[in-house]
Amino acid sequence: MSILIKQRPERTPADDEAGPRRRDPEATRAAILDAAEELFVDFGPNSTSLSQLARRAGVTKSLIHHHFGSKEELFAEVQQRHFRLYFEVQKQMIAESPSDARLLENSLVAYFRFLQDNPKSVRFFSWSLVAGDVCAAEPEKELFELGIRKIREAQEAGEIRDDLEPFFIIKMMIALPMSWFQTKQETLSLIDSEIEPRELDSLYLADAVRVFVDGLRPAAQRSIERRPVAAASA
Amino acid sequence: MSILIKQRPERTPADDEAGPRRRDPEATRAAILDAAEELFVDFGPNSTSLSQLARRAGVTKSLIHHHFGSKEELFAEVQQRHFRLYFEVQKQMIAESPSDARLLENSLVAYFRFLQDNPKSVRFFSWSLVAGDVCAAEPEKELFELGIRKIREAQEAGEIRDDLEPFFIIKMMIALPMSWFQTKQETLSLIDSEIEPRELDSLYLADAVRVFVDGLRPAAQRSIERRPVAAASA
DNA sequence: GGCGCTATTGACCGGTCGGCCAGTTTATGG
DNA sequence: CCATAAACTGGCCGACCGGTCAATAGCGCC
Repeated sequence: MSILIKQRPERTPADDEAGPRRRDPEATRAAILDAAEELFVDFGPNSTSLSQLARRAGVTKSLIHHHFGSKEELFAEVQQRHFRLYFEVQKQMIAESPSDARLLENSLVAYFRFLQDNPKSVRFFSWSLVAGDVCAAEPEKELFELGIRKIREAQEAGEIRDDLEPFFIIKMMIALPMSWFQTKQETLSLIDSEIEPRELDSLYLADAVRVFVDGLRPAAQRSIERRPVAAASA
Repeated sequence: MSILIKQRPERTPADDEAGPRRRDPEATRAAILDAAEELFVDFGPNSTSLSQLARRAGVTKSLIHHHFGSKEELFAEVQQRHFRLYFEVQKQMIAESPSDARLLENSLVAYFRFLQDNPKSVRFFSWSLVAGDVCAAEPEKELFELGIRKIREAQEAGEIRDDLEPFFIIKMMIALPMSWFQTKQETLSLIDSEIEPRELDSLYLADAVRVFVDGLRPAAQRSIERRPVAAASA
C-alpha cells in the first residue's frame, strides 16, 4: 500500500524518441488497483469515474475493462484485496495475544495502533457501512468467533468479569478506536489545539483504556489499590 | 420527518371535477425536502439524481431548481434542517440531565435511545464523515462545551473520576451507541439470532453502560456491588 | 522469421447527469 | 378586471457516465 509514486506514463527511464510502448500486464493491473484503492477510499465507488481512475493510473479506460471487466468487478477486487490484508493482520493479533488479565487492554491498544497506521482501513469501513453491503461476512464471522473464544477463556479464568456478553465487548473494543479515527477531522476542528495529532491520539487511547478497564467511577469507590482478597473464580 | 405518504399528486381532498391545478409553494418545498432527505440518507448525495428526486416528490425537475437553486444548495438545506433538530434535542437532553453520579449513565442511555428512534440521524452522520465535510461545526462546538462543563462539575463533586479528559469521555459516549447502530446490519448478519433487534439493542446498551460505568475488571476486584442498570426495555 | 495471443489504443455508443430557458398557468392586489 | 409576479411545465443542452469494438502493436513460441 501507500506510496504510489508510479504515475506510470513514463515508458522507460529514457523516453527520448518515440519509444515503442512497453508491455507489462502485471504492472498495469497493479497500477490500476492502486489508483482505484486510493480514489475509492477518498471519494467512494459511486463518485469515482473510470475516466478519472484511468487518468490517475496512467492508463486508458479500455484497459481497465480489459483487465477487470466492469467497474463493479474492479471494486470487488480492490475491496477483497484490502480486507484480505486486514483480516489476516487481525487474526494474527488475536491469536498472538495471551488471554490473561490484560488481554483486552493489549488488544484495544493493538487495534488502535493498527487503525492509526492504516487510515485507509478506517475509510474503507466507513464506505462499506454507508453502502450497506455486508462485505467479507465469512472471514469477519471467523474473526469474531476467535475473539469470543479468547474472551470466554479469560472470563472463566476470572480475568474479566463474566456478566458481559463477549460479542458486545468486541463491538465496544472496535467502536472506541474506529469511531475516534472516523471523526478525527471533526475532532481537530472542534479543539483549537497546538497539540500534534498523533500525540492527541495517544491521550485519547490512554483514557479509553482507563475507562474500558476500570470504568468511570472515582477511584475512591474502587478497590484497586486496596483489594481485599484475591479474585475468586466464577 | 418520517411518514411521507404525501406523494402530492392529489390536488385537494375532493378532486372531483377537473379542478385547476392548485398552487402551494410551501407544500411543494416541503415535499421536495422530505423526498430529498429520504433519498440522500439512503443513497448519499452523489448517488441521488435530481430526476429520481423529482419523481419521488411528485414534482418536475425544474421546480427543484426554481425553489432551491442547485442540487448543492438543496443538500445544504436538507442537512441544515436535519442538524438543527438534532442539536436542539441534544442540547435539551444535556441541559435537563442532573450532574450527579448517574449523569453519564443517564446520558448514554438517552443518547442511545435517541439514535434508536432516529436512524436517519445515524446515516446522516455516516454520510457526513465519508464526505469529510465538517458540517454544523458551530452548534456542535457549543454542544461539546456544554457537555464538558457538566462533566467537570461532576468531576469536582467527586462523582466521576477526575483523571479523565471530559472531551474524550464525550467522544466515547457518542462512539458506543453510534457505532452500534452504524454497524447494526453487519451485526445482524453476524449473529444468526432469533432475538428481535430492539431487544438486542437493549442487551448491548446494558453491557455498554456496565463497562462505561464500572469497566471490565471482575467484580471481586471492585468494591461496589453491581447496581441495576437504567436501561429501560423497548 | 513469421504467427498467434493479448495488452493496448482511440473512436464511438446510448443513456443520464445537473442545469437552463422560453412559455403557460395561477394567485394577487391595485 | 387586468397587470404583474411567482409557481410550474416540457423541452433542450453540453458534459460525462460506464461500456463496446475494431484496429494496432509488442511479446512468446514454434
